Amino acid sequence: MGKMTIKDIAKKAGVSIATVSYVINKSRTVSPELTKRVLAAIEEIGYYPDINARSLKSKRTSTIGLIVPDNSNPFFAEIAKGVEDAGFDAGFSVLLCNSNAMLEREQAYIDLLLSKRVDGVIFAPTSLSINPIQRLVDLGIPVAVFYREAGELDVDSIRIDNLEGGYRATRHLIELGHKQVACIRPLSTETPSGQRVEGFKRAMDEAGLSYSSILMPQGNNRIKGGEAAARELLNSGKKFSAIFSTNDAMAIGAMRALRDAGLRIPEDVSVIGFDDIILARYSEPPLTTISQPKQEAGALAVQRIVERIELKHTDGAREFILETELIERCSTTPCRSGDK
Amino acid sequence: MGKMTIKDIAKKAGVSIATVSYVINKSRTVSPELTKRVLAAIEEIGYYPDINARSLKSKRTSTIGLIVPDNSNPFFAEIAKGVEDAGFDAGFSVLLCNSNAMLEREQAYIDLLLSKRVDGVIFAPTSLSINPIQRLVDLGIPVAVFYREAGELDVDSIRIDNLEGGYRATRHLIELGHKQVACIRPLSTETPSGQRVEGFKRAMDEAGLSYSSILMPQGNNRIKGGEAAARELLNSGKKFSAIFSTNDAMAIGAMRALRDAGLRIPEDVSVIGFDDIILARYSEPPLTTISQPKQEAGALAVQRIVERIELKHTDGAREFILETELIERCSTTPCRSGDK
DNA sequence: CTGTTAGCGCTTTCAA
DNA sequence: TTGAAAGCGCTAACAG
Repeated sequence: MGKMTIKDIAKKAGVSIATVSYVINKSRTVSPELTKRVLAAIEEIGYYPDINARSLKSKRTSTIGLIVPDNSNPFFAEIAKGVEDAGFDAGFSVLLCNSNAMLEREQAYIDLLLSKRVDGVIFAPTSLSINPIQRLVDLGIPVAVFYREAGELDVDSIRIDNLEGGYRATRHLIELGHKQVACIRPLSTETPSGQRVEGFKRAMDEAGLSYSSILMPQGNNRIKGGEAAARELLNSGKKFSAIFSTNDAMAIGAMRALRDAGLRIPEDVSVIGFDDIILARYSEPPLTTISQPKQEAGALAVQRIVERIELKHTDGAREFILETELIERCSTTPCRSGDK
Repeated sequence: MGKMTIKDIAKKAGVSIATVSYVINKSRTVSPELTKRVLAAIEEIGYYPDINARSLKSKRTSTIGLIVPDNSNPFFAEIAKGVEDAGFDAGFSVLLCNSNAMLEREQAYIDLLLSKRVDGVIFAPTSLSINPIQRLVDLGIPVAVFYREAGELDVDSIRIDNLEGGYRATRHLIELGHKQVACIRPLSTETPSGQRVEGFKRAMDEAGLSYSSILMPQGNNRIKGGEAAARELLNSGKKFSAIFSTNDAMAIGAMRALRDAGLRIPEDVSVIGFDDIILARYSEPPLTTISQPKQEAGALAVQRIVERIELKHTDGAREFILETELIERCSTTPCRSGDK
């Protein structure tokens, strides 16, 4: 049984193709008699419409493109899940595109999505280059980007408040009574995690606590980097009862180094991370951390895209700053040091 | 600037639309002069073809559907990554579909994919029901399924050799000199992991080693289940120097329970898991395990689908049994018990 | 070497 | 209440 078309069922039902189209789309009243015959024919033949042909006329594909660096990275996997789920509910399919963090591939995928006439694209860009995005915007395609300031571009931007997150993490430690808190931070201050350090400083300042660069070692954002940073901390001779790491990976590495040095967590030193990657839940001990909404971010992106498609309101770009959340697990505890 | 069509560029270049089509597709020799004019017009206008319109004629969409229970599950995330990557290389886009392990949603997505006229579908089914698949097969759409026997269905089936994997894991332990090895197994014997237990038995039998059900506690396949099973093992009073857990989650739980009981891993007891989930790499200690190729499985599925599309060879369903691999990390070591 | 034209499957005016 | 017919953007005979 080859693919059936509207024509086949028109013949079978003894009506015009227009009538068939009308009963399928309920876009005009058709007599009960004909309706019944058409429906019967559809049923019998097992017909299903060709959405692409329909798109040719309607100029809408009900498809959105999702470009992420790597869908197997748990972080983007969560975002993708949010996008897919919200997309399904809104009647949109999603084309999965991994850029593998390569600009050329981002570009290639954008061209492809354009050719596929997607109704919108959700984009977690790798670089700061605006060229790929600009193209989409110029063509009037709704775009939502993650973790990147929209700048003068007419796109929705969805981010989290990194500064506030860093502040929140540090506050948690301070409220637990910690006064000497270290901060393991990234190499670059330009990145989003750089903002988290600003949050740390603000909280410390506000609490009248001091911090010195000697208690703020830098790491490469990976587990190894956290290990090295913690060792640096240990070797400095400076005392500290708590650590805020700007990401979970480094926090986990730090815990490893601390334990190797004979320190207990959280009894001897409390550790808090940032991101809430799955590992955080299963580390030893389970890591207290700041989580950012990922599925929600994906869903929000879809919602915005759909709004712009349906309502055609180019009410200008909007920026969404999502709130972080403190996830208390077992790596932090009240300070018990003498000078408390 | 609205969307441009082949017509616009034909006018601009002063040629017929056919000529434009021909230079775009290089499907007929066009004089250098006209070619140049067409290319120039395309460039100037920023034209890109409408792939969907093209599909209308060609009857091919260069799109495949990927249906998985949940793309945020690291296991399926890896598969999806393999599919996307191989798809990109082969010139296919992939539509991401999460069934959320619901039959109705699988069904809904299959209908959608059919209407979108995808060229093939890659499917990690939730249930054993063949109805959804049957539909696709009847319509002549190439299908590849994961982890499910194809049975009499004309679809490619991609699986791993669970029995061999269980055998391999157990052999590793035996070769390390362990004689009293326990096995933490799933509740059901019907599942794929049930096969792994068969592999365990075979290896033990072959080595002339005995195993008793008392050293084979059952768990619910999750971390907690592994913890409980290990405690059961400890309470049994029976001695053992190594454990084969039919999955990583339970292995990690078991290690936790063992450590809580004051045992060291791997000095006091070696532990090997199965699956190589990301957690395995970061557990304490990093878990030795049996890994199954996930991205490769995804890539293979694409390769098969593409073959069937391009060559149109319905050379009957084929079954691919992928090989597992032993990943040696730090949770296993040679037996040092007296009776060695 | 190039242009005209008939569709692909569907929607939607325009007439009846 | 229904049908004929004109496209949507593109490809590929067919005819120069």
